[in-house]
Amino acid sequence: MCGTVTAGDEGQRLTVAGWVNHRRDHGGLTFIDLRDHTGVVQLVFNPATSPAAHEIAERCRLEWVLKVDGLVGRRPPGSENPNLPTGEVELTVEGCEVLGQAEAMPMGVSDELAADERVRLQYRYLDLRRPRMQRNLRARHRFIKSLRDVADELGFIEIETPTMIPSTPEGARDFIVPSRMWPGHVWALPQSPQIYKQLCMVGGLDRYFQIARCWRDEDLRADRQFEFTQLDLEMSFVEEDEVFLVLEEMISRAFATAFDIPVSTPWPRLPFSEAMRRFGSDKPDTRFGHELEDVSDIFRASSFRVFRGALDQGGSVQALRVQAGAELTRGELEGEWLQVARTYGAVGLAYMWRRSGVYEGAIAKFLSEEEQEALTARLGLQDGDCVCFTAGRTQVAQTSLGAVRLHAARRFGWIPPKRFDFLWVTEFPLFEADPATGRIGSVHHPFTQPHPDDWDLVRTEPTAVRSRSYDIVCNGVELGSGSLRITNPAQQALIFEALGLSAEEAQRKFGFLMSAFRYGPPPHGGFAAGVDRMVMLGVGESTIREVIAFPKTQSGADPMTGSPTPVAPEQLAEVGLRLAKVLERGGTDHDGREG
RNA sequence: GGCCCCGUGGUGUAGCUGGCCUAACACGCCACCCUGUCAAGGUGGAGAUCGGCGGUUCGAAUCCGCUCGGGGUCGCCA
Repeated sequence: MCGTVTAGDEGQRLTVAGWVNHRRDHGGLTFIDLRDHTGVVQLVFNPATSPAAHEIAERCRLEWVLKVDGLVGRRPPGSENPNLPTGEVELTVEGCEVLGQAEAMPMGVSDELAADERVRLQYRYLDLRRPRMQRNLRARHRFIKSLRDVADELGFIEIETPTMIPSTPEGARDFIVPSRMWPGHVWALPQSPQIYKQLCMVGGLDRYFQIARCWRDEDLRADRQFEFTQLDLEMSFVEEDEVFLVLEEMISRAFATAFDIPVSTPWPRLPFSEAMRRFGSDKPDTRFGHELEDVSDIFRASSFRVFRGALDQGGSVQALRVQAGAELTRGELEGEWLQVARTYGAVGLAYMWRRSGVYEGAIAKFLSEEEQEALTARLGLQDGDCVCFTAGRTQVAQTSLGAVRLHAARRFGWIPPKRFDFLWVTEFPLFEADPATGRIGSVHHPFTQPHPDDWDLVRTEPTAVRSRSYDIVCNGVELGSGSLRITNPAQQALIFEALGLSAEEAQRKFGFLMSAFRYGPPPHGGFAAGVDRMVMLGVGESTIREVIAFPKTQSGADPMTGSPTPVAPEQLAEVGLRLAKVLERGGTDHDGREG
């Protein structure tokens, strides 16, 4: 291979094949850097050695595919290249064959040559030649292989579950697949193998796992594609500790094997309520401190109307010390920073600077001496600091200031490099109320066990019920979630009731699972972890598109294949469907037609 | 559905307080020169009307509106 030729091969006759990465034509002597995924090696074409090969070297262009054979030799003294692993040697070409020609490239292939992501995706097959993509996808392979190896070692077996399953209205929007044999009926692509893996437990396959492809028809993000890969697993006869142990083992070992990143275990466990209180997030970035502080008690009797008003309405006041934040300008705080807080629903972002022992800023004059002193003591504020506040409904105040905390961390460089802080976030609420309708829904899914102490609250105060669900979070990224499941029909009925599902509805939607649980279900629990996100973290990328060979754009399209494509009426007719109206989408690139 | 950023030759950028832009630079491409380079070098050349449409103006890549496309994000993602 190109990148593996070393001084040890001196005197050897070798054949290598690869792409022309670079060409330096001196008229007579011509150098070509030949590249494959292992690296590059310098080829020397000397008209005196082989006129035929040299003629090809003169003619060939970037990204042509060559096969050459020649003699490995040490480079002349002084002409070694210390920046290259193969820099001590070169291959003097004796024979050369052109295996493939390339037209002028629409984009550069080296990592240094930036290209618009749209162009990269349109020519993804060229983009994949980049060392960065090669590295990412090969690391992804090693990671998945390692997960499988460890799972196998721990007694798990990989079971394939169907990709055409019944559609359920719960959760994310389904991708649906019309059925030809059943006109007017549809299949759905799984959002996860949830139900099937639980049925595996009933089936006595006590340790199931799967590297599972999942689909969710929702808007795309940096860390979300509508087609993604999960490490999905389920275990019988376990409680939290066993599940945690297995995942810590699998993931820490796979990180070490695939990315050479040591991950110590066990991981800290942080209850949801504590995560919200300290970090203003259910996926806290714990690589740095600078935690939120609830300062409601200080302002309980304040004359500052903004704080007092929030407290009187049952909300809270949250504070964040921004160390060395005195350098922040009013424009910055009232522009960018306020925008961050507003995005998460905060009405405003209050702030003060501390300089020469006094507080400055618009709100300082509204705070009493006592309040200021209490703040100074509570937050440890010093000269040169800034302090930011949010006030209002506690959850909004926490999440918006939590977002400000992350913004501040980037602005002031609080985040230490090369750290991977894994943790469990536990005891998520079992239910949440839709703020618009007041309807109760499951936070995780309806089969999640309530915390054993909270059964009584299911009827009386459902939103206060904690669940036996848990997330893995690393560096502020949610990597996956899981729970212990309900297997007792009476308990399950109580949950459905709290969700406002009638017995008939529950039977219709989940009947087969409920039926299964009538025949000796083992207690079980499991987890699903996002493979794309884990690999993203492991290779240091900031979007999962960089670790997926052929991803979609944010608008859910593929510029390379020009898909999705308009459906042909004949295709629809075959499955018994007809369009109500052809909706055209896209401009220059889609030649869809109004119909 | 909302908010924010971006769209100039094949690629990446500059220009964008309107007229010296008949659009500049680098890489790539084409031709020629060059036997030790490695972001090789030299000489010459082709290539964009500035995403699209509309408007303001005597005049727009530069201002405004709409639209298409890319990215980030809130909602959404059991």
